[in-house]
Amino acid sequence: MSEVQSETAAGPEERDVTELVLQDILTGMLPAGTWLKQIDLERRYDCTRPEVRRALDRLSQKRLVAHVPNRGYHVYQPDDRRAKEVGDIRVILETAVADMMVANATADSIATLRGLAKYFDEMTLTGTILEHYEANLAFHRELLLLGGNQELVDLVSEIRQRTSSAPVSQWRTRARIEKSGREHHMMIDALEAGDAEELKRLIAQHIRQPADAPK
Amino acid sequence: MSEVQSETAAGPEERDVTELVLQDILTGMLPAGTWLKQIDLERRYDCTRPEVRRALDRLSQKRLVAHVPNRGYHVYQPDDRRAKEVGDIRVILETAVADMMVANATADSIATLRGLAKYFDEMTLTGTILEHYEANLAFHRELLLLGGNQELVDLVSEIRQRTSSAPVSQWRTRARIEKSGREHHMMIDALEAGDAEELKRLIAQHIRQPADAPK
DNA sequence: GTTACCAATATTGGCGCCAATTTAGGATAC
DNA sequence: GTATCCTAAATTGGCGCCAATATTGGTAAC
Repeated sequence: MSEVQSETAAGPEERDVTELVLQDILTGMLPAGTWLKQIDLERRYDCTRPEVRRALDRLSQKRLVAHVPNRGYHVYQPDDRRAKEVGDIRVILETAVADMMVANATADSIATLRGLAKYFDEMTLTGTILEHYEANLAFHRELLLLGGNQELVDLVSEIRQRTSSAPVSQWRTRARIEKSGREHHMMIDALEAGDAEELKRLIAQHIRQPADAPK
Repeated sequence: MSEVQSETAAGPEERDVTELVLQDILTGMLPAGTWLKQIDLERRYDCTRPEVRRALDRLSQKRLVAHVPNRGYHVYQPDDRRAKEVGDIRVILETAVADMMVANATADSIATLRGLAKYFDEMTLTGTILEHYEANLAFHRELLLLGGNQELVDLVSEIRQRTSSAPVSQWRTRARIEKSGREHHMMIDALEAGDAEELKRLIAQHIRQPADAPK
């Protein structure tokens, strides 16, 4: 074929189309407002029509894309109000288990967190935008895991995607990214020191970056 | 046709199959562990195969049913750990906005809540199990709405379904239901009195009924 | 009498076709 | 020259068929 194939399609094994579209939305390859024509996606990800439709249906359930009957699906336009509200929810959930995190922290878990924070910093320099996003996710998942509530970990991962429609590209400012990296280490410090209040303060500040920035 | 048709299928207008299956799971018509054969659902709800499949896919995304490849879908077995964790999350979220609820409460909103609480009590006596469930939902939605965070309202409605796999039928004990009804009114009282702390206490107690009972 | 194997049946799930609706472009009338 | 209507292309979305796989029941062998 002479037409351009997405490199994601040439992956080693067959991966779920939903994941692929999700990643491309998160990384900004499919900007907010883009109409997701089924035939385009079919070719882009080298998959069948039903697969495309299942992916679009799932993403619209997650409210990452909007569905207009007989018109099609398009990437959600970021909504300031929603972004703020989701940020608030995240602050509520993630600070709520700070005491538990301090209580459950062990030398092992702190070492793991240090590693993940370091990996995030490395990805800032050398990684792709997706790797960077996932490194960030991994750190926060591991941190939340100390809260002892598996459902909460999953829930936060879920709602985190909810306003990430345009977000990851907002990480552009290097200053902000580096600040995020430093904050990760400060959180681990607070955890190590057993200072739950400081940890809560850091988490809240980390989430509420000006203009719903990264995390 | 001589075979038995579900009365839900004979509804006034065509409703979404996903909703219908969801309701039947919530009301206990489809008990936990039941295998949801596509051909059965097709006949039960008088719909087509693709509709059934879309519904099953959506419900498995919501983790209300489990999908075993080449075996089919079955209603999730309630999990004690998950039930507890979801309960904890709900306590976190719903108590977190208690201050806002008190701050935003008006004479109008309190009157509306009284009406909904009263309606819940009526449904205890005269309504179907589904009407009762929805009356409860309506009350809590209206209450949460005072928190001023629309996303949070939707999120709670969502996770509320997450462990409701067997739950609504657990409302059997009349004593518990009546206790729930009374608690609704006590919450409104606390709201009216501007006592946020008491409201938080009531909400937490209301959610954490022994053995993850109603709400 | 019990167990293991095999065949028949039933169920899942992938895939493509076609009708319905929308959109865009062109031609005609004013 | 501009606006409106009509026709043609494109896109969505509903529906059914068929192959792949699991399950069940029967049969034969030990």
